[in-house]
Amino acid sequence: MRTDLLCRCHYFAGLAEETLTAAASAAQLRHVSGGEFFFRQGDPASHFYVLAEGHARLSQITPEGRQVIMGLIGPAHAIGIIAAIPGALYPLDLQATQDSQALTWNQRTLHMLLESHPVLGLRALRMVSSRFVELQDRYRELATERVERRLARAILRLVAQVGRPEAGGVTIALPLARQDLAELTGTTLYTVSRTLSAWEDAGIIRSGRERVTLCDPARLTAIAEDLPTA
Amino acid sequence: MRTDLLCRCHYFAGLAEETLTAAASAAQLRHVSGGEFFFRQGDPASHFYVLAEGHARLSQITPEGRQVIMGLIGPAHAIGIIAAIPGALYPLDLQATQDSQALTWNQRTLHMLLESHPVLGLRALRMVSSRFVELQDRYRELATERVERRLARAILRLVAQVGRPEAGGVTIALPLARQDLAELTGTTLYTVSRTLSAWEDAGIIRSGRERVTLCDPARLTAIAEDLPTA
DNA sequence: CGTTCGCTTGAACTAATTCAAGATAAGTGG
DNA sequence: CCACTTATCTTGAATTAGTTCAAGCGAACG
Repeated sequence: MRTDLLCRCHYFAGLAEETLTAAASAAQLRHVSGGEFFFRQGDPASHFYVLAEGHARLSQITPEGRQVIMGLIGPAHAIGIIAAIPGALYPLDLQATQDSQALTWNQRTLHMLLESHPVLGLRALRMVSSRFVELQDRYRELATERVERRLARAILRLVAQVGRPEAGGVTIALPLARQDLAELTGTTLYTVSRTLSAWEDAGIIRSGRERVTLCDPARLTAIAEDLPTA
Repeated sequence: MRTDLLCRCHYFAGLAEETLTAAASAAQLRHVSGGEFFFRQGDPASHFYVLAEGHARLSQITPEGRQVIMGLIGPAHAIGIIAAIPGALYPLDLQATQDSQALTWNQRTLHMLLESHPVLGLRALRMVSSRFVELQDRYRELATERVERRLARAILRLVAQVGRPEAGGVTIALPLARQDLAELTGTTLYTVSRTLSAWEDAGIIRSGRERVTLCDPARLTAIAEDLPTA
C-alpha cells in the first residue's frame, strides 16, 4: 500500500515498479499530531516527506509575526526535496493541521535513492520547477489582482484539490477559517468575511464556521477570470 | 574566457576544470539586441542560457496586459534550466534591455552535459531551489508589507546586484524607469515617483531620468527593515 | 526647434484595513 | 441539560494607503 501512495504522488507517478519498491522500503513512517510541526523554518533540511494521511500547512512567519500560508498539503503531496541539497535549511514551517502520517526519507537514504535511481533527480528538478511556476503565478496575482479575485481563485483551487461533493455543492473538506483564507490570499479576515457574505447572498457559496461549500462554480469562475457576469 | 564567465556564475562556480571546459566548449554564443527577446512565455523551453554581456528582464504579462517583473538579469546569471525538463515551456519572457550576449546550450547538448557530469543535476536542483526560496520571500513581502518598504528593499537589492560606486553614493548601473520599479514591486509608477521624491527630499537618494543613486544606505535599510529612524 | 518620453504633483476617488461591538456556534464542566 | 467560556464569524464606521486621472514640466533626441 506504500507503493500505491507513492504512485498517487506526482513525484513518483509512473516510475518503474522497481524504483517504487526501493523508495517504499527505504521510507520510514512518521506520525505528527494536529498542531505539531514536521519541521520549522530554519531547521536543517534533514528529511523528505510524502504525506500519507492528514493535512498540513506550509507557512512563513514574518519578523513582525504575521503569517503567510504558502500552501495547504494533503495526502500524496511530496514536501522537502530540498533535503537532497547538502547543507540546506527548510525555508518554511510545515505544520500538521490534523493528526497526520507521512512517509519520510532522511538525507542519507535520499542520496542513496537518488544515486541508484537517477530518474529521481530529474523528477526532483521537475517538481521544484513546477512549484516555482505556480508560485510565480500566485505572485503575479498578488501583484496585480484585487482581493475578490484572489479569493475566488483560492477557493476554486481548494475545491479542485480537496473538494467533497455534497447535496447542492462541493465542500472544501478541510477546516478552513476566515483567517486561513486571509493568510492564503494576502488580505485580512474581515475582508474575507465580507466577501464570502456577499457571495452567499448572491447564492454562489454557502459557508459556516471553518467551512465553505461552492454552489455555483461557473459564477465563481467568472469572478476569478473577470468574465462577463451575464 | 568562457570558463571565466562560467566560474562567476553560481551554477558553475567551483566545479572541476574538466566540467567547466566541457560546458564551455559545448556552448554556443547568441547575440540579442536591446528590446528583443531571448524567449517568450509559452515557448518550448529549448535553451539554457548564461548571460555574458548586457542586461535582460524576466517578466510575466497578465491576461489584461499588465506586466510584472520577476527579475533583472545581469552578466553571469544562469536562466532557463527548465530546458533540462523534456516538454517544458518557458513560464515567462526574457527580454534584453540592452544589446546582450549569452552562452547557450540546446536541449540535446544540455542532456549530454548533465549525463556526463552528474554534479550539474544537483546544481540545477540547488539553483531552482534557491530561486524558489527568494521568490517565496518576495511573495511574503508583497503579501504583508507596504509599498515604501518593498521599494526600499528592491533598491537595496539592485544596488547590491549592479551598484556602481560614485561621488556621494552608489548608482544602479542600469537604465531603470519609475515604471520598471513599479512593475518590480507591484505598485504604480506614480507611487514610485512620490516615494522617490520624498526620499530625495530627505537626502536618502538622488535620482533622475532612469537613474537612482543611493546616498544613505543606512537610512534606506532602516526603512526596509522598519528599524527606529533615529 | 518641436516632439517625444519620462517624471512630478495635485486632487479625487476607492479598495481595503483597522477598530469596535456584537452575534453565533462549539465545547466544557457543573 | 443548562450555564459558562471560548473561538469564530459578521457588520458598521472611521481611516488610510494607494490608485487613478489630469495637467504640466523638463530633459533627450531626431
